[in-house]
Amino acid sequence: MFASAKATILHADLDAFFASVEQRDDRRLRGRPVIVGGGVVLAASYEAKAYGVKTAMSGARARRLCPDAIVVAPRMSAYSEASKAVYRVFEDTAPFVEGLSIDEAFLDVRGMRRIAGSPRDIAVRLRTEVRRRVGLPITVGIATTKFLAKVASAVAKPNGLLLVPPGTELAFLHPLPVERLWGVGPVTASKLRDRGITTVGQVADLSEELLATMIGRAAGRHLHALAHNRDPRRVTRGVRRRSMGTQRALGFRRPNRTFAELEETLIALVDRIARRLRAAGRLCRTITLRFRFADSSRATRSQTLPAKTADTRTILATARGLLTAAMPMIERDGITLLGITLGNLENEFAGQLELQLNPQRALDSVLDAVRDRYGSDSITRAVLLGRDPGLSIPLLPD
DNA sequence: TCTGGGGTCCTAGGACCC
DNA sequence: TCTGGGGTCCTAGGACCC
Repeated sequence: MFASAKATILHADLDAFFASVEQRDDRRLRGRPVIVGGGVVLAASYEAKAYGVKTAMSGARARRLCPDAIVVAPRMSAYSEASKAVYRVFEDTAPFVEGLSIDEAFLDVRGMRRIAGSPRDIAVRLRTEVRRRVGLPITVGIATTKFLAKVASAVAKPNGLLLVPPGTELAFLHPLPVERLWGVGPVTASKLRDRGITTVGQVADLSEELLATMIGRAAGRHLHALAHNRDPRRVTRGVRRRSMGTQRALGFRRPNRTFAELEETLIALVDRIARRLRAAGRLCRTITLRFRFADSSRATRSQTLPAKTADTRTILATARGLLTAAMPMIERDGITLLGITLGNLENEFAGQLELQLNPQRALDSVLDAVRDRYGSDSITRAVLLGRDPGLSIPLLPD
């Protein structure tokens, strides 16, 4: 690491987000174990987590672990509203905000010391403001890299604040279990555990080549870098979506569906996703159907069109063809979930904006201005051209 | 005890082209 | 006719994240 590296990256993560919103809106739930979602646990309050209840656990198992838990149905629109309100606080706090999901984001506060105080000062204020303006608890991790800031917030949860001082990163990181590394799930963790590797420090002691033979080339390179806190990614605004999809669980009770029944579901899915596609001003070229079967195995069938489209009928015709071809498999194995994903997304161009600018310093502000005006998805390409820099920006329709 | 809906990225084989 | 190398695109599956 560079000696001059400063811990200016904040990772802000709402605590037990859905459950916290429920406790905020219903005072009877405060201080009580709360589970959001019936079939599976979408979120559990920290009172419920104390009993071992975890996200994605089956509802039946969660109720056995914590019989006193109050189970509430999810209210997605309330969470969406709360998320927007929190993001407004983020935007008021830092110039660079990169959303990761409905309940977490990176903020870069470099260069703000003179006007806003130290990163820790800013984080303290951020937590206070989220509590005051939205009424929710939030944890913030601060470090020199995105990855480490995320680790710091995970360690500091719930309702915490943790700064990893520059120079102490590896001492902080190496005792942690490998599962803390971004990209290590159950499968990778078990591969490593089989070789006696349980801590981040042990991963750091391995060569990248050896790691690659255990878990694959890309994953090996990725983990090797993270174990040494090498993560050069900057906090960037407006990450472009690469695919969008929707799905519907059909339940396990009646896995034998006729083509007509599935077609009905498919039409509803296609209608919904095609509307979302057009609302985003995007076009797709690849249509993928996803299936889950009675034995919980999965399959996908996809087709790439010769031309990009956002037309419902075109998407439906393609999806129907894929479904027809998959029927023998579906009839054999029994279907419990049907989904559709649109991939190879491209922008729908409405024109071209040409700008002349003074390259390095102006680039960020120009990109920001364009995003503000046309939305975060509007820029597909920004090119600096030699000695006479210009910017070529396809625009969305107004 | 089989579980939701939304995503990202990687791998590997085959087709096809030069 | 056989063998070789390199590259892109498509399809399918899988791991992982929130």
